[in-house]
Amino acid sequence: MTEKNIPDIVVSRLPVYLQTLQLLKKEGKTITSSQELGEKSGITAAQVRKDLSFFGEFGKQGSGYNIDFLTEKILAILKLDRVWDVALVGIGDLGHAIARYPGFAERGFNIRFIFDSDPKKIGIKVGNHEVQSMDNMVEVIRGAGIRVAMITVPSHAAQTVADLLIEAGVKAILNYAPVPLIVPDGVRVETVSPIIQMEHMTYYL
Amino acid sequence: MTEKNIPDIVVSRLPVYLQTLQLLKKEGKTITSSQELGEKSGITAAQVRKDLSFFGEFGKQGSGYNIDFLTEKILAILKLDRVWDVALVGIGDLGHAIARYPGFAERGFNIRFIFDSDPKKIGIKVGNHEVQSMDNMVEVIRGAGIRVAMITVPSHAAQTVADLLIEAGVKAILNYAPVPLIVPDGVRVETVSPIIQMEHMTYYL
DNA sequence: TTCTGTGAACCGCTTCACAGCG
DNA sequence: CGCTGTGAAGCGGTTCACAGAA
Repeated sequence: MTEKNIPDIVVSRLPVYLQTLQLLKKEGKTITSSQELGEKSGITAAQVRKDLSFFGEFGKQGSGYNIDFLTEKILAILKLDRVWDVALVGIGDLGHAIARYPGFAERGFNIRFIFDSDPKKIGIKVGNHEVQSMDNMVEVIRGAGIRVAMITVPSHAAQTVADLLIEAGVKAILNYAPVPLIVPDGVRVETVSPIIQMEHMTYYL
Repeated sequence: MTEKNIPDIVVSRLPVYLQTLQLLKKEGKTITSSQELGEKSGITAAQVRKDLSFFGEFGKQGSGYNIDFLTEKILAILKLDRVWDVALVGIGDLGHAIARYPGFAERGFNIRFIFDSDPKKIGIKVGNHEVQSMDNMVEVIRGAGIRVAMITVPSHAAQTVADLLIEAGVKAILNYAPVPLIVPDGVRVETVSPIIQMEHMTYYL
């Protein structure tokens, strides 16, 4: 484990830095500073330096951070220096949008299997995948050694699906259903909640 | 303004409570406790009580919180006791999924207009809306007094679209593009970042 | 001189613990 | 007796400020 008591909130900012580094690179820059990286990420310069210093000394005093070098380091820390096979469960409108969205593949998340419980959907082609029945999902996922999954099923089915995925050995779940999932220690869940984000903003209107 | 120095992190938990209250109601319960509400929301009981006490005394000592009463109170605090008209900009795969998703309407977010810049998409029907050109978006949004918008355009166009929305008077933006938007004070942005959430989880694998 | 890395001070959220009310 | 509401203590993340390397 690379994990040695680094605050979760620090880890959660690394993907943001990654995104901004990509942006800076696209602008043709090769070097940046904690100042610039922070401003474009919405984080203070001191915070950026402190965050990065948890993992090593990636900068050069007087000049700053080499963008390619820092990008590689963060990719390695987040274990993004490899391809992750992903299972997608639920192929409604949202599932289709995700299956077709190139963003995940660009970042190394390869949708390897698509599952659904609806017999009418079994066998249809989505992208270059055939939708499979959920009946043998556990075996298929376990057999392929998949550890990352996305859930895009209706709320009432989400917990059941999560339980199956965990049984199959999945350790990270991206949950699109608007319900909190209960999972054992050792399994991570992140819930995508546009409605909760909306409801948060209305307070300030 | 209802806002009187209440920590943003407290406000951000209210929608979570709302979701859990809805769940408890569906289970047939009429009363709950800070204990139960917390457990099902992934928050400690003390935290729940402290959060709610920022806004008033909603519970009864010895018994707990009336679910319907607390729900109403939180809805009022978050200004969700009304319908919000929303503009959706960008009608690709994701835009379609959002336009068809009933969840927003159920929570009082009424998609009133859909805009896109692609001439081929202007005029097509999505749900019961006709996709409009972005050419007169500012006037249309300002005319309708819309203050909430969702952006589902490609990354490179997101900031431009955001600037137009702000010019039109929009104060809350739900951003689905994987880039940080820079907005003036008084405007809120929430970014939906499944990729960032994914990348956060891989650290722990 | 510039900008990083970092101990120390600071600040704010979380947790505790209990008074008080039903 | 049960559970809320809340001051006070505790804790952890953020900001400061500066030594030190390029």
